[in-house]
Amino acid sequence: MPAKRLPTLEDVAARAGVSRATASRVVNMDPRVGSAAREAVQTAVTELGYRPNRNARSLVRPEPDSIAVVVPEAEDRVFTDPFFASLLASITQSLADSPVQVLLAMGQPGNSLKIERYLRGGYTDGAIVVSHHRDDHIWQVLTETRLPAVYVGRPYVGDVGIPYVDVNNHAGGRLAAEHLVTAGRRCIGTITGAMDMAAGEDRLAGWRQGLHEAGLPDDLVEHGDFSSESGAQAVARLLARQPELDGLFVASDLMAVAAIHELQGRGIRVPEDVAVVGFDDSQAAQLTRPPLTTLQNPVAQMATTAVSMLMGLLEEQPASSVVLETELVHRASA
Amino acid sequence: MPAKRLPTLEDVAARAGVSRATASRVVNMDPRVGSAAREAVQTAVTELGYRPNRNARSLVRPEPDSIAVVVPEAEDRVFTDPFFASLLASITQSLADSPVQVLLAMGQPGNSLKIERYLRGGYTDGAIVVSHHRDDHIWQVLTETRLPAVYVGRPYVGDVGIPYVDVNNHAGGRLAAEHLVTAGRRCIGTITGAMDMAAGEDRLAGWRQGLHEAGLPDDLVEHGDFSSESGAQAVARLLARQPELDGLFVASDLMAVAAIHELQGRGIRVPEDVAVVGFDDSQAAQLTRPPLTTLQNPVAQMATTAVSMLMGLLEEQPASSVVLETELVHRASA
DNA sequence: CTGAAAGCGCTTACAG
DNA sequence: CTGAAAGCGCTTACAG
Repeated sequence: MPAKRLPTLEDVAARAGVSRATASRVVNMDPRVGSAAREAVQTAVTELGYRPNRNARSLVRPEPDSIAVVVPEAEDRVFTDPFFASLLASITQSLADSPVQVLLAMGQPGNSLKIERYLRGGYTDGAIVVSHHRDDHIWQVLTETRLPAVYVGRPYVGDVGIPYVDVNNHAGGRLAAEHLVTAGRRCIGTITGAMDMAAGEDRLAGWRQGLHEAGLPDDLVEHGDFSSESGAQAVARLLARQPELDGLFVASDLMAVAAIHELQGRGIRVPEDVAVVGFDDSQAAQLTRPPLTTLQNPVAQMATTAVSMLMGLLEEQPASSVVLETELVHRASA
Repeated sequence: MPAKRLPTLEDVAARAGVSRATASRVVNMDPRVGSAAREAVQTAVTELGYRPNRNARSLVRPEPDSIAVVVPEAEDRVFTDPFFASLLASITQSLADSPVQVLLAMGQPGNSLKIERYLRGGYTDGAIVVSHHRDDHIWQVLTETRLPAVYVGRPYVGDVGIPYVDVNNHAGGRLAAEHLVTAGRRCIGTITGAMDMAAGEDRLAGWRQGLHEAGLPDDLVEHGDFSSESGAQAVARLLARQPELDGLFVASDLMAVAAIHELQGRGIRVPEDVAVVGFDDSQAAQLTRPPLTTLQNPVAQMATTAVSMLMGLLEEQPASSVVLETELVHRASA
């Protein structure tokens, strides 16, 4: 099979009987070209199926920025978890009218090399990194290469010199605990998120503090990883440990919905027997039965904030991290 | 504000006191470079925060292919509709281990110019286009530029010389009608998908044929657009027209779930009063109450098929369209 | 092991 | 209106 050679501007020019300069002008819609030459070039273009070589063009002409949205999670997870889904929707939407190209890069640890190569390779002018796990080293690539970048969700490892936008997870966990306590619950457990993420840790710590302040024990803890299945499994473990459970804070709506299904499947009523508080205020929170009491996660606001921070960074304006407040959305589940 | 000039290889070479050639070799991990030079270059690279100019590099060195997945729909829709979500997940997953870069381009009509410019601009080596509406002219851009491309879902306008992969929507509609008829339903309606899409038309036509064959009327039709809200609204119109409704085929699970909620909200029982058949066999089909009887949409298979068709096209191997079969998944709703 | 030089495909002042 | 020529930032035979 002969190597495929794409037609170049040179080919177009030759076929149209003009110089490369003129051909280039036609392709770029420069008005000052004679109509004869213009038409000759245009037919040559379609006959040859000419597409400009973007690399050559970009080399000489300034290009609109392109940024990468990187999600170090498995592909199915990214599209399945409503948190990521709405975050990505908001990010792309807020950039829809700008000339900025958005590229979505995802992939579990195994493929993080692909992401790193991408970031290092000069393919992109900036990055929004969503979700940071303890063992991700993407931030190192980012600092080494000085690629303008913003995190959504505080990196687990703390300050790495890259600004982030986050929701106050600690306050959220505490509000959840307080709400359950106020509702008269006394045997309160929690299902955590991934413990190698700041959001997982902080929501747990906040919940603990809320129980401490009420003088209640804080040892009824089972770990999830933010996935639906992990929520169902964790509530089963919780029940095995403590059948008296009457209140439950679940670190994400996705897990909470699964946990409620699991409870209901065992004939345990929500909220009568066990009151459940979620986190995120996703769409599912309203649709599930009973509707979920949960903590608002200002996803759209985080998205637009991250975008404008990054846009600023691209213009050399320094950005500082911001933490958005959350509040409890009271529905029927607790 | 001074225009930001990124450090070039020239700068690195100067700082390290070597030639551009040597600097280039170090950056590209060419082994035959003296260790002194190597180190000098490496420190220069990190001190300067040098990132190679991808355009310049690509111009001279062959690059892995990059393909665009284009979804001519609004961003929030793309991430919200489980059909798109799982399709995109499958596509990206099946390309995860290859060097091929995947770029996701979305946007409603208003932004289709941005997509067209992208496709024309030589940014990408091929495209998988998901979902075609009657007024989309993307296929024209594709043929004009001879960009290797594949559709997921037969284009509404028919054969445009671009191969596609699709599910047999007509057969699905017919199976749905047959199932409802067999279940003893006699007053059967349908909520269609978007009628400017082949999937919308074909599912309706199949349903019609099924009812014809049973000697039943096929005029109880209300149009949706595949969105959740449209499903709820359409069922309300159907009920207003025909309170005796006892069977319903809804052209997507997303609409079906919304329709069922609407029915239940009015005290109408599913399946006792109205039997409902969906389409897609999405995750929600299993989770909703009652679990949804629906038609299987082999999304993952369509994704991998589309990918391999496109990969073939990139190597000049012609591809022909394929239509996958569907079958009814029997659950409790009908 | 290292450098001078050519060349990738395009655009754009600069002349005419 | 049009073309010859320079140059964008990189890589890679080709010499040495």
